[in-house]
Amino acid sequence: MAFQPQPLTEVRQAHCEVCPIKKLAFCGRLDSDTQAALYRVSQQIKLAPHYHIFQEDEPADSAFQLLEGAAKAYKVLPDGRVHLIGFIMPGDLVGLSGRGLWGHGIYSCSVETLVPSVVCRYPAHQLGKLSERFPDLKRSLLERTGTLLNAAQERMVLLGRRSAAERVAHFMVSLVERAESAGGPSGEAWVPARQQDIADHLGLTPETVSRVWADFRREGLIRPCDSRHIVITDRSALLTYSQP
Amino acid sequence: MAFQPQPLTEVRQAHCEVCPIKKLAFCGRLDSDTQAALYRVSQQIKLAPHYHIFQEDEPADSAFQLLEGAAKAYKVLPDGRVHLIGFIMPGDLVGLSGRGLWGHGIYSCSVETLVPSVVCRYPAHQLGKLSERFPDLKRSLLERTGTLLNAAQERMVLLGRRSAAERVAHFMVSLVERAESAGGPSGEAWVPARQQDIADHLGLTPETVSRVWADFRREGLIRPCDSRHIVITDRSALLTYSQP
DNA sequence: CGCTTAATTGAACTTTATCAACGCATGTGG
DNA sequence: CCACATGCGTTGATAAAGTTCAATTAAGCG
Repeated sequence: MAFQPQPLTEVRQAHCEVCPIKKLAFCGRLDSDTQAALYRVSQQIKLAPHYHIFQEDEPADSAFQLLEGAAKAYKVLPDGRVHLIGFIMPGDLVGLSGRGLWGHGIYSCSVETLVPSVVCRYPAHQLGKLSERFPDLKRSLLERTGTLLNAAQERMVLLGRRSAAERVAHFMVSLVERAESAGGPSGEAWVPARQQDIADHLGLTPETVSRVWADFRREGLIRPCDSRHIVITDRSALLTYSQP
Repeated sequence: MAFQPQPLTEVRQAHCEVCPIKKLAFCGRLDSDTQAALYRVSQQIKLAPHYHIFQEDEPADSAFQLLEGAAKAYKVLPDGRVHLIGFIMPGDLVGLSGRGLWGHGIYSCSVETLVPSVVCRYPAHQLGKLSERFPDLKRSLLERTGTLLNAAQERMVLLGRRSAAERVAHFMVSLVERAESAGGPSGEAWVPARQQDIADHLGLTPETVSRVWADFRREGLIRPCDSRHIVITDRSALLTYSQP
């Protein structure tokens, strides 16, 4: 599918104080000892777009936290159908959900950058060792995993019981809320993906996504602008779709 | 929906040695100290069918492990549509995935027994305290949660990208495999639920489930018997449906 | 045995997928 | 700089999958 582009570059940061996602990071609330230990085993790496950070069924030797950019986590069925587990945005942690843990596992999905990105890499065995030494780290990972599980359950309802319009509305709102909580302007978001990816995320076809998108524009729920941006003009109407 | 039936009865067990799910339990591989501490804060409770163990958005004060019987975990949309997150079988642990953890959280879904059941209850704050004292316990919980997250991601693909026949086939195979790994006879399983529940689990209608079921019977993939039992006669054909 | 609930089956209808054509950018090479 | 290829989004026509509605049969349960 996507070719493997330019090599990755390590771009060691001075320290965690300058980390662009201090507030969102799983490591952001840890005491400075733990954070320092974590920093020592980590690598910061710049990645080209469409770079495969890891692939499903590969041995899981590392976890990654996205510092900048965007990525997608996905699974592929043997016949080529794709399902996108989620869009990975700054602050998200991937690579821990594999079967087996701490360096003996297998990645449960593939992750690929969508735009130029920077990740922070943590070798799994180090993460395992550190999490025995620093209980707060283990707790933080447990909380993260729990949050992910929660989100996953919400998505089951979305995919199992919601209509195309509801799915797209929900996607728009959650993308915008995510952008807002990352400090963006109110009611707006940048869409990190093609419509094919969005369709693969929502269990639809790109055509259906496009049509619903057009309907929302016609109904005045979103401002008509290019398909890589969302500007919500009537959030309550969208919420009515996405929450009912 | 379901009425709240007879009161629950505590049925304290002598000790963990006689636990019917020793092998499947999250606590089964812990050292005896940890297990003893866990046992001391636990309660074993007998529940009538259709008893609500807990409900979505309620304060999450306990986690529960199912010892005997069967239950369903589900979410309800405001307009009444239901989605079943999963069937809870002996050895499954529920109540930990709520938002917020260790007694400050909220249950993220409802859980209701389907048949007479026995659960082992762990107060959340005790579980929190113990998991700080016994690192292996926290690790075990983290592993459990990771496994659940994995399963949740598989289900997303199922719900987002698979046809009705594929979903039903997958459901049958996984139910049978679960029954087999719990020591049941090969190729057989007891279905703990009505077709409505199965439909709510697979994102279908009961009519569609019934039709696919009938097709499988006609095609000789399963033995025709009552709809509360599955007897697989051609597993490879079913796998072809459920894996392709 | 009669009552209630659940499963089955058929037929009409909806929603979404599929297929195909077109438009619009972007990028490339002559 | 322009012709042309390529990829993506949009739109329409048509088909398929699954839902909905309704009627019937079968299965628990007092």
